[in-house]
Amino acid sequence: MSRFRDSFDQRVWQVVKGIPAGRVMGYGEVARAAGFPRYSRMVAAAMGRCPEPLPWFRVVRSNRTLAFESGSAEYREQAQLLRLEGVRFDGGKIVEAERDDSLDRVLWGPRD
DNA sequence: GGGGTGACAATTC
DNA sequence: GGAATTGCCACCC
Repeated sequence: MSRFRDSFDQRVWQVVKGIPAGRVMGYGEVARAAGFPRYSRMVAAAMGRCPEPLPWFRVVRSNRTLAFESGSAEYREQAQLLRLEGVRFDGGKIVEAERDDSLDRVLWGPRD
């Protein structure tokens, strides 16, 4: 059996679950955080295999756009969920809203 | 084993 | 600011 996939999935899910509300991560970032650089594509597959609900909508492309085609049902759902968490949208791109990241800095380190 | 696929990324024009 | 090209690697026929 593919233990690789099992461990990989677990790590990815853990990382995704750890993304704070109102914050987004790129697929590459998630892969790195999980300890698997260059596995950006597998991140998507891993999330699709997750049995329990996951904040998948907090994972976006590296260019800060949504991974789905604009106008698709999934796209609108993701946009909706993100907006509820205070994420602003400029057209298709995300312009992360400024937020109280006092805790985020401690957990994730200073960003940018 | 071979070839196409993908909720991608980085680089280059 | 795009659009196109190349690299990537497990997964599934």
